[in-house]
Amino acid sequence: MRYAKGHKLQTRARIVQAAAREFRRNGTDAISVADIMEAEGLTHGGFYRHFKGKDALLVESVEAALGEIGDQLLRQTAGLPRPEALARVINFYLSEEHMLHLQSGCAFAALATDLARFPVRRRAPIARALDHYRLKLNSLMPGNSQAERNSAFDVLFSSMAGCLMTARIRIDPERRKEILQSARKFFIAAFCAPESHGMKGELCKK
Amino acid sequence: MRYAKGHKLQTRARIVQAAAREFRRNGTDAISVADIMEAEGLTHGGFYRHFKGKDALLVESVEAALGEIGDQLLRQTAGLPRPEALARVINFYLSEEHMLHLQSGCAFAALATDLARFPVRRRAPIARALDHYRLKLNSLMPGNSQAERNSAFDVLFSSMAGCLMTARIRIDPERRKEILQSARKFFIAAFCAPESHGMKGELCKK
DNA sequence: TGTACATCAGTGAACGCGCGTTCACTGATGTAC
DNA sequence: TGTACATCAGTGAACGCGCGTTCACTGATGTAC
Repeated sequence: MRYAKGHKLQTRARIVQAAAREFRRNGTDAISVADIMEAEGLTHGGFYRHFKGKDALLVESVEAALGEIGDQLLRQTAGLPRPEALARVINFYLSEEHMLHLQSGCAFAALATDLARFPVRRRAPIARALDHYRLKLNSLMPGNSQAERNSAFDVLFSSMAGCLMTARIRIDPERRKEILQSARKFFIAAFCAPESHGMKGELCKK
Repeated sequence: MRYAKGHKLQTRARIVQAAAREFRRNGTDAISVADIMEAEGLTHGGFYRHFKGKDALLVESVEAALGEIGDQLLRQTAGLPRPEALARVINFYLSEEHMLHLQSGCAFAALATDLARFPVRRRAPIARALDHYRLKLNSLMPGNSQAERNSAFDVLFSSMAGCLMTARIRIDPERRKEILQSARKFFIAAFCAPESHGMKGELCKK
């Protein structure tokens, strides 16, 4: 063969990485197959040796991106006890850095409304990737059972993503910071307070 | 003139309405100028008698959609005292009906990640429309000043939109309902409890 | 009142363009003999 | 060892297609005289 063993897999991985980056940065429609291949110094023709089509690449790249951001969040919590670990995750997720760097941030926060309109066949693997993301971070969440912690994850991470989007739509840097700060304060109070063990009505009850 | 007085303005309004509906349903890229005109029984050529281009229509239609959903939410609260009124808004925003009907729902929840990538010139009027939306609902929010209530709005509505997106990405109807229910419970507890006057650390503090 | 002309919302063919995808080809290497 | 052939990741021209936008045109009505 012309190329070293494993070369093809390596190229494929590079394409997925570039796609994950460019789709998050520019959206799924504004970036073309040729753009992605060019970003890795390749030409568009070779793309179909690796993937069935653009949609298949999009799914794979979202899976990869969600896996990566999950690991990145987990890495920040190494050794910390539960409430502090989650507070650190919240502070990172709602940081200015995350707001500004779409291309390396949470794929849900970058692409949610596009993903919601995918046909079911394409959405299924993405929903599964969200499950993995959730499982990875489950132990950080408040709650007395895995199901309770899953619910807490759904609400917390969906909500933080929404706040990140609002900050990204805003133009004035001060307004953007204010939104992030309000959200950080709110979610830390709601999910990291010592007494907040669960979320199903136990939070702030009576 | 060929057409009755006010006919042109009426046609323009119809185009904006159709655009608001179709953009929310299909996203900003999947729907064409010709699709929108056809939805109103018109042909694409006439479009440019009314609008500078597709982008200008998109901005106007998002403004119109945000205005409408704001009014719709307000209408539900007529005569109700503050915490109950907000609870009703939350229950509607996070309803299955809203989840299922992208085309008539909140434009932020339908288009957020697209809007966040708009160039500043296009994003500015949308950010202003979000401000109007916020002002309209300001009196429903907890807080001792307008600024506090604005912060509460930013966090609550961004978060609810995020939860709606997560429910929309999910495929299993039960999972979708669970997400909405968890979110309703959480936000009502956090924003409608009698003791929650503000949101800046006062919620659940100590 | 009648006639000629101006108006302008809407039509539909045409434009250039970029897209996703296909395909004949390249050329360095591995393999068979 | 040398030679002929197979392999296949990657190339780049070409395909059909739909898009946003332009523009010459239509035709019913208002207006000038």
